[in-house]
Amino acid sequence: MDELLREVRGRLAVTDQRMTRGRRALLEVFLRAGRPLGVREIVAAADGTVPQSSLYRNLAVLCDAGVLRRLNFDEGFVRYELDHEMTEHHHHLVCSRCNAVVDLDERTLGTVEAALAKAEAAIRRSRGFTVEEHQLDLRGVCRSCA
Amino acid sequence: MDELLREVRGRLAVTDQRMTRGRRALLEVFLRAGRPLGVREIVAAADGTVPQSSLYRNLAVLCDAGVLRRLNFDEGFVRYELDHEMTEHHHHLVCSRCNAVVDLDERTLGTVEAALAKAEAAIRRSRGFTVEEHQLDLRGVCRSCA
DNA sequence: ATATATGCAAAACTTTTGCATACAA
DNA sequence: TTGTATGCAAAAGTTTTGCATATAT
Repeated sequence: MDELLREVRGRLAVTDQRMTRGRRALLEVFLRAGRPLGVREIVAAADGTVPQSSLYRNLAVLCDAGVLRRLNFDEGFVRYELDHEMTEHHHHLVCSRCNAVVDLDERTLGTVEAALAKAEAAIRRSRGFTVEEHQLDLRGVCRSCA
Repeated sequence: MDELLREVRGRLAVTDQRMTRGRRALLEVFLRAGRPLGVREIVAAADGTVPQSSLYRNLAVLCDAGVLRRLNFDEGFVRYELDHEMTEHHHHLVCSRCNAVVDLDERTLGTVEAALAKAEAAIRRSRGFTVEEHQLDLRGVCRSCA
């Protein structure tokens, strides 16, 4: 936790932003949750002690700083998850029934990532479009809902 | 256009829904546009003659009928595009600067799709999760914005 | 004839913004 | 001390809903 705080403080400093109570609280919520959270869940986890305006502002700040990552599963709201160094690039498996979100690791999607890298290179060559990021989400029915 | 209308009428009939003026108008807008549209664009294209309530209801109906496909590029609103038989499964290339959306065809992402199919099979075997659909979007900077 | 679709208005929900005050550096 | 963050309230934007009327089958 402490080294995470130092790391985040450093990233914030890059753009002259500060480590504050509200942001520390946010980090704790995400560390405890260990999964992508929507604003309502965050408010609930913080016992409603955080006003939404600061919440949204801090989510944006922490995303810009590369501390959080913004996720959109087309649920009508946006989710966020921790994106610090220990969290590698990965994709999600979303159950359409219970909305559970599971991370997929490199082992599972390694071949897909490799194919994507090649395709992205081809896209740059053929269309002059530089791909900077990709989002891949798999939806379906999980074991317990089936 | 006519055979499309018959096709859509058929799909609607499956769930006891009707082909109406409003839905026909929607189809025409999408046919003319040939690209994913947000609600605001649809309203504009229809000269503001369509109330939003019917619009949203019809978008939902046409999605359920498999006539439209719902897309979310995390722009704060949702887009829709035609999904009739002539429109095969594909993915999107979105420019982060000008928000232009380009379709990617099977030729470009064929290898990726193949790898994905294998990964989805593996996911079913290993976790009992049945993948029903996937969404893959590539974001970056297009040639004219670069 | 009858169930479904439409149109209008109002509401629900997520997210953004203005501004005075509190706080981190 | 100085600029940034916070908290409150209000606004903005998208999407949903209720209900009476019109329409497709």
